[in-house]
Amino acid sequence: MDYDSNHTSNHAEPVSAPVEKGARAEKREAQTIRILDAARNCFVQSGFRGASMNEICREAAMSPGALYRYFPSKESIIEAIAEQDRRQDLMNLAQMGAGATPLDGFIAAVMQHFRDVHERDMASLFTEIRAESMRNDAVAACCAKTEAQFIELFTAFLTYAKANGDIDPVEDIDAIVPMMMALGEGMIMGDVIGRGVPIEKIETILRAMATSILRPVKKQPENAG
Amino acid sequence: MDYDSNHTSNHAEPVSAPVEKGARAEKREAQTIRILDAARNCFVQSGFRGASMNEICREAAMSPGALYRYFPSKESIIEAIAEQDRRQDLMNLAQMGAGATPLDGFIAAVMQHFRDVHERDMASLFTEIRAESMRNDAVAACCAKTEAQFIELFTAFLTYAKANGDIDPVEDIDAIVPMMMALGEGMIMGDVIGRGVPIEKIETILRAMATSILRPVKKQPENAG
DNA sequence: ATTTTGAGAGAGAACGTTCGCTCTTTTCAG
DNA sequence: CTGAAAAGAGCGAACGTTCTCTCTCAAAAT
Repeated sequence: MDYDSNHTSNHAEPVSAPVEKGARAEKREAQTIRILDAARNCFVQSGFRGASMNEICREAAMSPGALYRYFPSKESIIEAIAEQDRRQDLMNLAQMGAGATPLDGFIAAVMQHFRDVHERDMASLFTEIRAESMRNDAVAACCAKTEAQFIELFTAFLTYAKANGDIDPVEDIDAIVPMMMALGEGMIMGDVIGRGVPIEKIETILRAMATSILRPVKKQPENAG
Repeated sequence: MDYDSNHTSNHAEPVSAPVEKGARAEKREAQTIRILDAARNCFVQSGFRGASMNEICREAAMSPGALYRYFPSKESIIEAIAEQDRRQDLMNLAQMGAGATPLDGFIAAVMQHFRDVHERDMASLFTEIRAESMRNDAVAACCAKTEAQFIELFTAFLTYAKANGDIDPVEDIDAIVPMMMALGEGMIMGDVIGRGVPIEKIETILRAMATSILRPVKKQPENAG
């Protein structure tokens, strides 16, 4: 981390380059990230309620007085972590547009997301966020927002695929979307990858399930009996 | 849990009627149930960590001193609630054997389970238990035990259906079972019913998904092209 | 010189748990 | 059956700990 590579200008900053940040703001942002990283570690290990502010301070190598300059409360850290995590989820899944066929793109994005969550060991954080969302309005709103965006994304995706003839003219999109989301969330919570189920088998079964409710127009030749 | 529950009888107890209980033991059991019911309500509302012993005492209309005669710690109440909930889950799902066809029995049991969890508003408790199981060894062991029993049940069910010709001779039972469980757990966590998706549609999609990976031998006539 | 950052003691509240006590029920010798 | 003793159930104040968050003051940056 090179914290002083930017030249410091002692007069007005150029309006045409709004990306430039003062060294001060830069440091502040770095500290914020440091706190969030520490908090995430603690939350993974002990849960939102179980992790204490002292624990987070120790992990961030920072005093409470310093930490409270960046976040006004523990609650606000929880919200920030939830928001960050859900945004990451959405970004992973937004890749579903890229693929030879819509189904391929969807499966690839979902599988990549599973792998990502598993590798970064975020299954417990995800479950913690969902549990918290059941009784914490702010976290619930955060989840609802991300979910709405995903539903919009996925619905548009299906609508386009349908109009394009890539999937059957399925009518129950409003029911299919929550069911597919439930499958995905269940697989993350249960950490199916971590339980030793081979990734290829996961993908095969996932594809069979998705196919069964989207029913691609092109029938496989296996039914020619 | 090692409290002495043996009642002392000054003559031989009737072996043919072991159901008989002293009035004392009966009251004790009733109080235990009262505490567990109160605790469950509090945990649903505030989570395991968020609910305080005072809160539980108030809900159970009992003083701390009295409550601690029945449970040695808050931790033991959490474990008892988790155990109870998971056992209920298993009992619901054990009904899968009853049905015209294996697939019908399976779908019926799963749907009944969804309805049960939704009506009793237990989705958040379930999610809380799964989150807790990620960092609490006792709760994790409880979940693992119930899960192992379910896997055994479901695997035997599929093996029997396969041998009987009711489903295709599918080979990946070890991968299918966790995937189906993930779907079920995701649907409970997401409370698909509560989000307004009509139950008939849920059942249709669930059946399509299950069929796609079990592939009943009897083909529907819709493919007669 | 002024503002920002940080340390860390500790305030004040809430937590899980315990203790001493009272009241009720059961036991059992006389 | 009677009455004393033991055991169990229940209460609620209080304990020691831990929690989140604040305050003061010094160092650092600008």
